[in-house]
Amino acid sequence: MLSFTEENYLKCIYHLAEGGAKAVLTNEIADSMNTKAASVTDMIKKLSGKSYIAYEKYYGVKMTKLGKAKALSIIRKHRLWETFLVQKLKFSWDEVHEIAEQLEHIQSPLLIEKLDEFLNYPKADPHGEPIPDRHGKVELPAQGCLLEQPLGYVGNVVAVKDSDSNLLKYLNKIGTIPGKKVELIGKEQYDESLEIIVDKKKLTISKSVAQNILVAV
Amino acid sequence: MLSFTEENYLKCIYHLAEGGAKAVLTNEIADSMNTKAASVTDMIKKLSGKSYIAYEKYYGVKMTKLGKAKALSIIRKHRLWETFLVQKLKFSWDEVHEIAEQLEHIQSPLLIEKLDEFLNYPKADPHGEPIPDRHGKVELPAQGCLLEQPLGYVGNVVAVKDSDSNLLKYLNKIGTIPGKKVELIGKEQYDESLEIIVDKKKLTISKSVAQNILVAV
DNA sequence: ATATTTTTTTAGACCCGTCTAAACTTTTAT
DNA sequence: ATAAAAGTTTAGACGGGTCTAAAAAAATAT
Ligand SMILES: [Mn+2]
Ligand SMILES: [Mn+2]
Ligand SMILES: [Mn+2]
Ligand SMILES: [Mn+2]
Repeated sequence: MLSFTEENYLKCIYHLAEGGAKAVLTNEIADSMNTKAASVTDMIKKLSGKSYIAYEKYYGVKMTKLGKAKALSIIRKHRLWETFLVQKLKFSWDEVHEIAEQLEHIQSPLLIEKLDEFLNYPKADPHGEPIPDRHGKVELPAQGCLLEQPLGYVGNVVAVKDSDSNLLKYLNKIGTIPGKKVELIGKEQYDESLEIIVDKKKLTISKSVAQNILVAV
Repeated sequence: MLSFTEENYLKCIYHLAEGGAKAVLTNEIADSMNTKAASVTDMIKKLSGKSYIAYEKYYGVKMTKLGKAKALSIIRKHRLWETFLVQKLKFSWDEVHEIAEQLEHIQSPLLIEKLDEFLNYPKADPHGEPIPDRHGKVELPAQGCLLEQPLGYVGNVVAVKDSDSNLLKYLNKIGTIPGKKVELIGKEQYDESLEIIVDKKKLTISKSVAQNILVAV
């Protein structure tokens, strides 16, 4: 059985590898986990010893089939718990990520199946991220970062990055939440800020905000 | 913030001290935690260093006010989660203890308040054990172990010990669950087994079962 | 009162996850 | 092609929690 720490590394690597496909470098992991490269190297050895990742010295790691499955099961738990917290316990969407970071490590397959049933098999979490099914299958809709869309783009918000509570509060305030239609009417090249229309209101958002909004393409 | 291990020790000591009152010896803790006396001594030093217990070398430990409050908050979480699992997720009462052992360590005061509200402020968990309120206040009804009741005793089951899943399955089968009336009609002195009436049916239960049934007195 | 048994504590070791500092490899710049 | 810079790994240390074996204290028996 994996420790909390091992599970967190695995999830982190999965995300950095964008679904477990591409290789991930030591320093990327270190940055993302707020730790030091030396610690990452140690953990990498452990996880590759357990066959969750394939490790090539100096060239980073790739996830194995086993590693991807494990990461997806943790992500499934995380997103189901977030959904529970918002739908059943009436948390707001900016309060749930930290709690789900803890709950995702609870070990009980039956618990997750029952929770899934209780929530009526939701397809996405409160931030629009897809919830993998019990077999680890996850269908991600054709989506792209709002920042990278061309001038004139019109489409719906699919999901938002959920790890920054203040960002979520802000997105809620300006109305760019999953399901909402956005229109991209201006791109300022100087600071990469965007001018958009949401709810028939024109507003400007900074690059760092636009990076965290995923839209249908 | 306490580690899982520290929290588990604290809860264990609280239970052994029967509500934090009496002193608890090193070996009692070691037995109860399935660990060695030497490990217990180490942990005792740590917890007393943090003022959760008062430690007198060779004479055991007593809980401080702080320690009792902390233990009660963990017990509150444990019992609320058990209630959630049975009432909302439809677990049977013999499946929830192990999962609650994990969930009790989740850190989020708001989560527990919202869970409490969601469950409509339950007074007791699925095994009949009282749930401390948010201030750590717990009203334990006048109760005693069925084994120690006199011949002819008649009264209701208040609670049962929940840590053995097989015991719970058995108690469920014979019908001695919280709320049920039991009548004590025979005490066999040889093996301390009891003859009781439940649901108008006469049956014999062993000492080890009778020890785990708490009745109103 | 002394010896024996039981309980508790200490000493020293191990694994986990982390860190800093130093060594090493790869990449980039000249 | 060589030097400098950047990235990665290794070496050694530390705190947390556990263990075994040995020492010390308390309880019990004679
Ligand atoms: Mn999240
Ligand atoms: Mn986590
Ligand atoms: Mn329990
Ligand atoms: Mn526990």
